[in-house]
This record gives sequence, C-alpha cells and structure tokens, in this order.
Amino acid sequence: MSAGPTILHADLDAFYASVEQLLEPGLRGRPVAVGGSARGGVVLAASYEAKAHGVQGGMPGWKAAQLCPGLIFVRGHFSRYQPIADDVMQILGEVTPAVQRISIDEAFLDVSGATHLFGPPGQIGALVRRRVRAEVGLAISVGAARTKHLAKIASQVAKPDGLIVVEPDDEQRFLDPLPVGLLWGVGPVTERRLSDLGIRTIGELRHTQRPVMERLLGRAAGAKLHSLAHNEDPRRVTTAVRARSVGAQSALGRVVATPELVRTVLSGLAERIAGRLRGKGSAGRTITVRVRFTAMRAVTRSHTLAQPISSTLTLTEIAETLAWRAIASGPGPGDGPSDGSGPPDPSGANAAAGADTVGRGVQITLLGISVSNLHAQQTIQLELPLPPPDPWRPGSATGAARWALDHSMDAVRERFGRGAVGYLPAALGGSPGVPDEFRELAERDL
DNA sequence: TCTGGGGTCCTAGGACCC
DNA sequence: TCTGGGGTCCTAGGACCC
Repeated sequence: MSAGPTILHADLDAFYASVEQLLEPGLRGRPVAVGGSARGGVVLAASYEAKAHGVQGGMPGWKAAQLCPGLIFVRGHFSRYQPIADDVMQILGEVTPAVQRISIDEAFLDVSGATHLFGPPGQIGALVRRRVRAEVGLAISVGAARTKHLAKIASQVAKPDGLIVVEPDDEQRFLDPLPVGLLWGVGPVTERRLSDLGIRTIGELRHTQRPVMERLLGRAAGAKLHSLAHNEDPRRVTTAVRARSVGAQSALGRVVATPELVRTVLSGLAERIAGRLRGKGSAGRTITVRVRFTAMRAVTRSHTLAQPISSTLTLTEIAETLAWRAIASGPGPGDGPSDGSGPPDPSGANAAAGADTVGRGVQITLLGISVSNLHAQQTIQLELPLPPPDPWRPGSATGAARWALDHSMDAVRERFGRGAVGYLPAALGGSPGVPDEFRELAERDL
C-alpha cells in the first residue's frame, strides 16, 4: 500500500488583487487590475472578475482595458501585502512546522505528522481554508496529494477558492485529461512544441517516448517532463536554500543609450544590488549586464572577477563597461548595427568606449545587472580586493574608502530610509517603471 | 499600443588542466 | 606524426516560475 496524500499545496487566490478587494469593499465582485493603467504600464495582478475577461498578470494595461471594459485599475497597497501573507503563513505553521514557502503567497506543507492532531489531509486542507478565510479574510485554494508536483496541480485545478484531494489510486485518472501546460516547467514555448506533435494533455504526454521528448526539449528538460508525466516526483518538503544571485533591472521605455542615461540607470541599479548584498553579508564574483533593444531582443555580457565584490562604485564601473560592450554588439542578427564596428577600445576596459555609439543613436528598452557566484563576506579584510586582480582598477577612491562610503550610506539609509542618500546625481524623469514599493516587495527574502 | 521585476536552471562551446 | 578522455570553469542565450 502506498503512502497517502500527505503533501499539501496552499495558494492564495489572485493574491494582490484580493488584498485590494479586502481593503476596499467597493472593489469586491468587480474586475480589478493592480498596476498599470488603460494608457500604459503592465498589470501586475488581476482579480477573478477581470481574469474572466482574459486579463492576466504581465499584460500591458491598454490590452487589459480593451479586453475588459469597466476594468478598475488600482495602484496597489504594496506595503500591506507582505504582512498579510505572513499572517497566512503563520496559520499554516500552526498546522505543521514542515512548511516550505515558495513565494509570497504559496507554500507546501508536509502534514504526515499532523494527521493524528487534525485528521486526514482533506480535513487539514479544509481547516486551513476556513481559518485563512475567517482570520485573514482571503480565499486560499489547497491541493493534497502524495507528491509536491501533484499537490500543486491539484491546487491550480481547485482554484478559485477550492480544495482537491488526489487519492493515490486516482492519480493517473486525475492527471491524464489535464492540459500539459499545468506541468511544472511547461511554459508557452514547450506547450507549442508539444502541440505541434499533437500532444496537448498529460495523458498524451505520458504515451510519448522519453527519447522523443529529450530530442524536443533537451536532455534534462525532456527527462524531467517524462518523469512528471509518469507521475514520478521525488522532491521532499524542505527549508529554503540560500540565494544564488542578486539582481535588479529597469525598463526604460524606448530611449537612446547616452553615456549620461546609462550611467544614471546603472548606478541606481548597482546601488540597490550592492546594498542588498552588504545587508546579507554577501558579495559576488560574476557580474552580468543585460541590455534589451527594441523588439525584445536582449543581449547579456558578463565578467567573473577573482575576488567577490559588494562595493557600489566598483559594481557600477564594471556594469558600465559591460553595458557598452553589449550595446556595441547591437541587438544581434537581423537588425544589428549595419557598419559592423566593434567596441572602439579593444581592451574593453574603458567605459567611454560607448561614447561614439551615441552618434548612431542606439535605442534600448531595458538595463539590468545581476551579481552571482555569491560568497559570504563578513569582514572588512575580505572586502578589500587590493591590488585589483582585474582591469577594473578603482579610479580615485581606494577600496577602503569605498568600503567606508558604502557603509556610512547604508547606515544613513537604515535610519532614514531608502532615498535618503544615493550616488545618483538626479532621478530619472519619466521612467515608466514600477513603484519602488513593488521592488522592495519583490526583493524580500521569504 | 508591445510587454515589469525578482529569481532558477539548463545548454553549448571554448579554454584549460591532468 | 596529427590527436584520448574526463573534469571544471567561464560566457551567452534561453525557458520558465511567481
């Protein structure tokens, strides 16, 4: 006899939009979009009333307004989301300590040790849903099954505001008619590739040979999908692991990459990232810069240092050089720069290399920086990579001076909040980005 | 009227080492 | 004379998830 359905997946329904409806009763029962507007921006979350019209998170605001006449755009109470979600997680933690939170609004629970207190998994799921509704005021859907993968699918099928328990004997019957897109790891691209082979349901996928799937999707993805379709999922509920990278990005609309713009945007991003690294006592060796051109064409350039860094100015300088390398390479095959000229400075170590790209007026739509290869960094000694092993020799300030500057700014921010001080000469005017509170929410370690 | 921001993981080629 | 095999790291790109 196999184990019972002791894994629960609990997932708050349309979380951001539901919080807005909770805070503002006039919004209840009405189509709500958090973020964006009918004129621009993107929708970050949609209420079920809006989803019924096809509105989805990530959708441009104008398109959402078009799909759903009468859609109400709200700016969002971002500072309220984290504490409310934490209250829900608190309730889950009172059912079992084996809670693995995987995002702000969802978690896995292993309830195998809780059944003697609260009854079988189905009853525990119902209890959780009752308590969250009564104590927080939100709908949470729950799936219960033998594996995480199955429990997650069950909660998605249960939405909105539902509970589904998949008994071990029913697993295949439950899975087979469902669309492949419900499988973890099957996004739009894979879904289309499978659909081209006539594979639309999990049952159809189950009858596809593993080599076929590996040829179609690559070795790892194909093997993984094959095992998921065959309902094999060895993952256990575990505690979260440490972050592997820290990054930030900023969508810019459509702008010409001038030295001033690039420097301003990158120093703002570097400041946020480096501050977060220092706050975690961390530093990274690999710096990756992403530049997006029009038509969503994106290019990345990266560099790995011998020593990890967390200094704002050092990160800014490296990012600037990498960004100009990416810009000089252009948007790639198809519509790149026609003159075929590379970076003017072959060493690539001079940030001014991009200056003559300006004349060509390269248009970009996004700049991003990510720091990976993270290492713990507790002491000032480790913080001083002198002499610099790379071409990225600090200019005027020494490593020690940078360390002191960073840490005094961290201290001021600690007391007076972000925005109190910064390296930025001026804020970017008219940036179409998302509110700072949303960034801070996304940055949170769960 | 084109598409936010935070991440993870995989692939493939090349460099380099033993 | 003309080329083995395995491992690790780096870089660039891409799919995917919330």
